[in-house]
Amino acid sequence: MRHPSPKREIYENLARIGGAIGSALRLELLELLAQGERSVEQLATTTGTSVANTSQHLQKLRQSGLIVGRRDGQRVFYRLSGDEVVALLAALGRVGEVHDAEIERLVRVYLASKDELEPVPARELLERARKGLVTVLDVRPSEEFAAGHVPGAVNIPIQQLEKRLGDLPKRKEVIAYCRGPYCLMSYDAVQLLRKKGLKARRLVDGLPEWRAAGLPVTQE
Amino acid sequence: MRHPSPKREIYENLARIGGAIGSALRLELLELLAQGERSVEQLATTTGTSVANTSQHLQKLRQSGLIVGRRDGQRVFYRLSGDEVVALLAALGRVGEVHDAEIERLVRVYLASKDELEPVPARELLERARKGLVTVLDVRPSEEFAAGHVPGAVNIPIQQLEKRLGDLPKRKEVIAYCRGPYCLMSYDAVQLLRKKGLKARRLVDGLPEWRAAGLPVTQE
DNA sequence: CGCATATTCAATCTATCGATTGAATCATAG
DNA sequence: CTATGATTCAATCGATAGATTGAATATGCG
Repeated sequence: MRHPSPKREIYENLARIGGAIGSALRLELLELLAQGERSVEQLATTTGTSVANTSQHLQKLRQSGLIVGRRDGQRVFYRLSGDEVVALLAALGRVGEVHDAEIERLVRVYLASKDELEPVPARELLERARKGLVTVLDVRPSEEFAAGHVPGAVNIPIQQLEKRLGDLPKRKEVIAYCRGPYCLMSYDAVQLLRKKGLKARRLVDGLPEWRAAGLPVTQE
Repeated sequence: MRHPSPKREIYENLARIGGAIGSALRLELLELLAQGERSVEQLATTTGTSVANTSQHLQKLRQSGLIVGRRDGQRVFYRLSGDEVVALLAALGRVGEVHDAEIERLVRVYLASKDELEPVPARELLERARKGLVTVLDVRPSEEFAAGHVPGAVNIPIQQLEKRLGDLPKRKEVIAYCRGPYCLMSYDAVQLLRKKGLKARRLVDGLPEWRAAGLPVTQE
């Protein structure tokens, strides 16, 4: 077309963004970046793909405006370009859970706890945490915790949880969270805590969604 | 991978949805379907592509769960599978406008009016329309109007607007809307009305976003 | 400057996507 | 039942995307 309409041109560009989130690996990269900035090598080892391949996918994400890079010495750190990206990922997840039979099945089978574990809405957590009624538990790796966490949360990475149960108050209910809706760490945490006789629930979604919702975040 | 993690599987499926919105033509189809259900041929002629090609893209959208089909006699009518899809498209647009330099430019150049024409927030429109302070003008084709519109809105398709100016009250401010944020019809309407000496503004976004926000819709 | 490390670029191969064509399916009218 | 119209399916071709490999670039250190 010689004179594409502006609408067409806009859709052409939006389609580039759509294509960027059209790859499982890139969605995984985005989930990781939603926790905070990461270097190329960190991302490569975490996702288990080659550095060159990871870099290539990061280029694609950058070209579509979803992430931005920052050079610090020898390495380049990438991060999401804004909370709108988290909102986009959340919207994508919602569509999938509601309208895609296969995703609905996977969520039901693997994350059955979604209903069973009675997830706590963000607002409720904030209120009860302020009153000191609950212990908020962040089970992500400590670097992610340091990059930002729910005010007053205790950080015990999931691998250490069993050994460090003593760090948690015995009587108070524990509300655990992790990276996001498809991150299994907080599910595991709640199951472990319940097995050990504690009262435990999950926060719906993870920290990126919390932050994107405009709720307070503490940085260390 | 022999034992893909559930997270990986979920992302694999979400990526299919991402891929589905990764094509300008499919985004255009989705925008049309956001107005109401359409047959394959209608969609093909509106977008100016062959029927077979259109059908193929519709299959892709259906396989990813974004749309559903309904057979009525010889023809199949497609529609969005839910408001979550509109929310996804809105989130996509927001990311594009904020983080994609090219889209930002296009919106600024062609839809400069975005700020200039002082778009009216949905809530404000609802309130002022109830009080009878404004005339709400729907400039979409009459079939789309019939499928659903803002309560109390007057329908004058954009092509007829100049000839039917008499149908509008002279004194009241006119607030026009159309298909959505990248639809130019309401921009044209506001410009025409202002040239004719009427007070006119645009509603932010169009009917699909209005409906997805849970605001009241009248059907004929 | 020379060397090591982190990242990107370029080239290659394979797999998948988009568009086109023509045939197949399905529902209705006669 | 046959004919017609609407939609989908199947086969094809050219273009594009993903993964791998090795080279190129950029930064920091001695």
